Amino acid sequence: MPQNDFYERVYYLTRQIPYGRVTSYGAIAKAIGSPKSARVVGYALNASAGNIDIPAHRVVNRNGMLTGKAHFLGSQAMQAQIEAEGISVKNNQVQNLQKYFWQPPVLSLDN
DNA sequence: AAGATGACGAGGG
DNA sequence: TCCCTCGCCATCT
Repeated sequence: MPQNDFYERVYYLTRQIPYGRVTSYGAIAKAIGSPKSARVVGYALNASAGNIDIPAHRVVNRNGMLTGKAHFLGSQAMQAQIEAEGISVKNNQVQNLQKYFWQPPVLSLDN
């Protein structure tokens, strides 16, 4: 099991994203105490691909682009899921991002 | 053990 | 505004 504390934190926060909202890799990285590890957040989510308990489709990059869509089972799965939650996606990008953006809570160090 | 990778993000030209 | 480069850091090879 490669999951260490870092992965668990990423998964925990990702599960907290409300239905119909999205957040970014960087926001999650910052919330878990490693603001420079946005790339690793993506890496962790990649390792969670196929896990229906983790709404990874609600995590996009800072511009609202669906950079992770290629890692889902279907080539349009990510966009379909987001649109199904009431968010419009145009040209691989979430529209009106700031309206749907969800700011994750900062995790205590001993969580 | 050492170098390469990447679902990012910020800055420079 | 678009494009490229660089820094980042847990993992992977």
